[in-house]
Amino acid sequence: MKTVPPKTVGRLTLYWRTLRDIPADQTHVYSHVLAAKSRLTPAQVRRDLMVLGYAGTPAHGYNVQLLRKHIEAFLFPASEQRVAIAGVGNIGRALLKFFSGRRPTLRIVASFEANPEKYDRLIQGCQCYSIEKAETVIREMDISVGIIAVPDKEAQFVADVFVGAGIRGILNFARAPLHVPPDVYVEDIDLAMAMDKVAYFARRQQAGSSAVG
Amino acid sequence: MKTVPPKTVGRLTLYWRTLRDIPADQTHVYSHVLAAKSRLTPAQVRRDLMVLGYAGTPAHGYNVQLLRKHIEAFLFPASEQRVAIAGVGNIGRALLKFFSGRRPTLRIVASFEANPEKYDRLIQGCQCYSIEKAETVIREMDISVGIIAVPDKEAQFVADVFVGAGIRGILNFARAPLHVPPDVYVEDIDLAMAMDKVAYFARRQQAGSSAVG
DNA sequence: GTAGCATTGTGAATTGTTTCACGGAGAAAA
DNA sequence: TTTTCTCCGTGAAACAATTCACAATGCTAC
Repeated sequence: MKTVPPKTVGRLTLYWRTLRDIPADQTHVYSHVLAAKSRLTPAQVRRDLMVLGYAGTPAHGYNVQLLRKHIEAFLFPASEQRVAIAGVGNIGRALLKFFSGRRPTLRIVASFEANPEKYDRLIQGCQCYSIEKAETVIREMDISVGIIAVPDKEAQFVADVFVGAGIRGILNFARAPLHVPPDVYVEDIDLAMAMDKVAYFARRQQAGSSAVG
Repeated sequence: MKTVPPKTVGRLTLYWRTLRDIPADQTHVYSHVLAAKSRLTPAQVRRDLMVLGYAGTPAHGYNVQLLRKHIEAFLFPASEQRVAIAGVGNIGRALLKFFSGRRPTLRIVASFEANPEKYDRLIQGCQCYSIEKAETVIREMDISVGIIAVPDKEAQFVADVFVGAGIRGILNFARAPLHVPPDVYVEDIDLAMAMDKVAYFARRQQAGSSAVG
């Protein structure tokens, strides 16, 4: 399977949500329906679905169950994929709560902190370790994804620890551009930047809308 | 001033952060320095800065103070710009805390809730109103930006209320594609999608990195 | 002064993404 | 059977974003 653009991967999750919410008695769905539910064009939907290797039929469109299964096989891990989060402050705790129990195959199994008052405790039902134990815990628990929700200045340090421990993907909430090897995927979520953008365009006449992950 | 791409606006905030953190004794800065701090190319930085109408000099690069002032004039509101947030649950409260006091000219001045147990109270130092009072409060307080942090199914309703009350920009944390008029700017932050993307690429060899707002 | 150097601003080229448009295919109706 | 739909898959076109490449500029050194 060749390289798939991150944007396409993101949109596949949108299609999956639509499919999940389609009533069971509705067996087929057209590209223009999927498009409308995600505010996209039918052509874009069809183009995206090409990566799955599953083809619809011209007359009925896509089989809901079959398409859903194909997206799940593509998007979701076959066996449990484990996640760790660094930083259990304001944002970190909200994320722990938000992601808990959301997907059976994707689970936050450990959190890390530099502050001794916070670690060695259970936070939102998740064991919190000292950041110094991160490498050991990550390897022992076979964690492949890391979330960074620490203060900006500590973000690069945490990223280095994560990468050193073998983590392959990072969801970064710190406002600091992370330096990682090219085979580690980083998705930045910059809340302050997002706010500045919205505030800027709210002051202009100008239109526009951006779907972001 | 003609239309500026959202991505450029986002990167200007990155440059601004770099400029803010440059020591006062350093009067000038080159595009390649700004680029390195944000993990971009010098050409991209120069291209982005073209929208400001401020030019550097070939010998010294950009004057730090001057460039910073120009970015501030472009990005930041001249007078206080007010923000409202709908939903003071898990994510909403974290956002209230995150944004409080972050920028003097951009302030969350009201929150809205559908749950009577939560409204008519002060939450994170911010008065929480019933969503039914939203239109009045938004107009009276001259609020131009709205944050949506309510359950997915209520997101469109809140968006309609916001738009009806004259809000011009929306930061949307709900996983629902909002239908708004084209002159209202929407920035979506889809945490679950971001997580799925990271998890997907963490399972592949494949590289990649995306800066997102 | 003038040669050499590093930098800027920007037209042109490139790369990446989205949309168009059409051949082909199944279904339904005549 | 044939005609007429509507829809899918995909090559090609259009569009958007990024990077290249180079003339112009001002500094420094000699």
